[in-house]
Amino acid sequence: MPELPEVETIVRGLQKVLPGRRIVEVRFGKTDFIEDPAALEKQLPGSRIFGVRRYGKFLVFDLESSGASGKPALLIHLGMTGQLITCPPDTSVTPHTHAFFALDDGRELRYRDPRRFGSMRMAAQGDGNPLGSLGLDPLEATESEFVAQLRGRRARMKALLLDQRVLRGMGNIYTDESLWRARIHPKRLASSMKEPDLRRLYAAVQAILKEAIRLRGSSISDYVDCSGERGEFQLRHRVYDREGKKCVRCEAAIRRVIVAGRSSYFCPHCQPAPRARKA
DNA sequence: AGCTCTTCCTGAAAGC
DNA sequence: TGCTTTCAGGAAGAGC
Repeated sequence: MPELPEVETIVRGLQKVLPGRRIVEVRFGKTDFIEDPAALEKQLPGSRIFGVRRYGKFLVFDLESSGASGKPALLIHLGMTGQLITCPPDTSVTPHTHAFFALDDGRELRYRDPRRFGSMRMAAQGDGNPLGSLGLDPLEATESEFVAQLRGRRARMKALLLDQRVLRGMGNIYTDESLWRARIHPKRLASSMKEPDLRRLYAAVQAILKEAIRLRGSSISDYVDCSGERGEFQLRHRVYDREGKKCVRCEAAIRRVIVAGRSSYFCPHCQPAPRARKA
């Protein structure tokens, strides 16, 4: 599933080929994941892509429109199974490919998403920051910003790390891997965390995300980068999807519990459970 | 404030 | 073997 490192990998790949390209045509298959398909069909053809950015788990395509509509942007969220691929236009179309953007260099940018949990929409000029409700970028945040964001919160650590309004870009895999590295139980309340605990978590999050980006993300099922290549960070997972296997630090069996509605993998020895909460 | 439950969707895996 | 059921999960919304 695409989280921060996977989206970052895709963005870096697209930055090599998209800036300066003009979109000449758009075609859609199913459109139920697109907020306003007509708006895309109206605004995208003729516009030039001058930048591709990551904002949390969103891809932001900054556009220069030929018309007077200013500087719109195309926002894409990959959800669970979204893929963005560039390819020659005669490349065979794999099932569940639902958006085609023909480019002025003869290539095509395609969006594929079997489960269609992703989303796509235009952000018009004057929207302010359409993604303004999202929290800190975990890689850009300083240690003190990170600590201040989490300190004193009553929620469980797992829920906070997954909450895009707190930190933008963390998903289930990197949350579990970071908590394991920092030796923090997913059900631990943030308010029980001492400053050194939070600083240790900050270091763990940074280390995990940076290594995952270096290895071009985790390919569990569908994830591939914009050239169709799989990532390699799944080979470094220490807890995620390793229920019953041995912790590489202490050999205790990795366990799985549901926290914040998500499968959460942890080492019961390295990540001691907090005391049971009062009823 | 923060928790749980539900919805969206498909394919893989488990169940019978 | 083959059909049916269950489940996973990012995000948003409802209800508590």
